[in-house]
Amino acid sequence: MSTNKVIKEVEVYCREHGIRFTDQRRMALEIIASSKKPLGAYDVLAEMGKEVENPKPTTVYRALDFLLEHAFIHKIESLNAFVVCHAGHSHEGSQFMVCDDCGKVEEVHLCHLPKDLKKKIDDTGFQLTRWNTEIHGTCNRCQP
Amino acid sequence: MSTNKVIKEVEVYCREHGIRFTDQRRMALEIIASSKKPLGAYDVLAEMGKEVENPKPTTVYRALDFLLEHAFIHKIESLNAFVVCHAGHSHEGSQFMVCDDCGKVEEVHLCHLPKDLKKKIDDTGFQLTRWNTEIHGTCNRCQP
DNA sequence: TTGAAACTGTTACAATATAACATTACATTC
DNA sequence: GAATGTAATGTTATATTGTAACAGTTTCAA
Ligand SMILES: [Zn+2]
Ligand SMILES: [Zn+2]
Ligand SMILES: [Zn+2]
Ligand SMILES: [Zn+2]
Repeated sequence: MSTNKVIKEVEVYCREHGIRFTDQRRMALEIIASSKKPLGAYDVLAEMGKEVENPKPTTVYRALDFLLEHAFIHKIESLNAFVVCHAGHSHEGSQFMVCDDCGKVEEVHLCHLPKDLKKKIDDTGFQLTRWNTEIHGTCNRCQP
Repeated sequence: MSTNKVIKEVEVYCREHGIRFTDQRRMALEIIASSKKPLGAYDVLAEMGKEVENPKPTTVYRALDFLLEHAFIHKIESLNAFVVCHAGHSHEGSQFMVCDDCGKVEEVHLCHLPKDLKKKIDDTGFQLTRWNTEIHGTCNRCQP
């Protein structure tokens, strides 16, 4: 999905939900959405630095927190890096295939927790709020 | 499983596989295995400091790398913290239930990737090396 | 129009992790 | 058992990632 399309959709979503989509937030989202690979917070910071004077980590992390909270982006925990959401709707679970060769990440997106996991969780009385699966390996483009 | 039992098993495993289970590695494993909650690298460092003079981060991270490599411990990526493996055998995938209230983590352990994920991965030709699921929420002891 | 809440600016710092290079211990082979 | 190569450790410094705290500003609605 094109960066413009992502921005447009988030714009609409925010307007409809009375959420403020400020310049900093838009800028951070644009940067992440235009990247082919996950970006670290300080990568985003560096990119921001090309458009505004000397931005600070706090600024970036605040924008990231906002974007995460509304699930416009996700954090790849094993990389400390961020990607734009490609599922098109808010979801409590995220799944990613991470290529350790080229560094690209693809969001898989299952709407529901797999049955066998769900069962184990229900059995223990655990109350789920969110879940995340990160699958590492080699993408098909990077194989011999 | 008791700390002693874990240590004994790893000892045997290492002897049988010609792997060196040195004092530092043993100490790090003991510290992690005796903890009720996941420990950060610097928590381990602090504990080590009670037994040896002024250990350094490098020392801890080396021990952790070793223990991770042989899957005696796992890293909870969303917490930057480490737990002892409770599955009893090496495995390419790990699953955890993380209680955001009390901080305790339980290893679920499915031997295989859930079918629906497996299918998506196979469809794209992705070659898996390892996978990790972290489920956040509230454990049954922490619920009202 | 004013008061509360959300957002931003700024400074400083905390927490997590690695690089680089010197030294020591260990196992293997001659 | 000396020579040798590899694995493990010691040491110093630094890189990377993420927050705390508090002051100032904007927004929106009562
Ligand atoms: Zn998503
Ligand atoms: Zn690849
Ligand atoms: Zn395990
Ligand atoms: Zn709990």
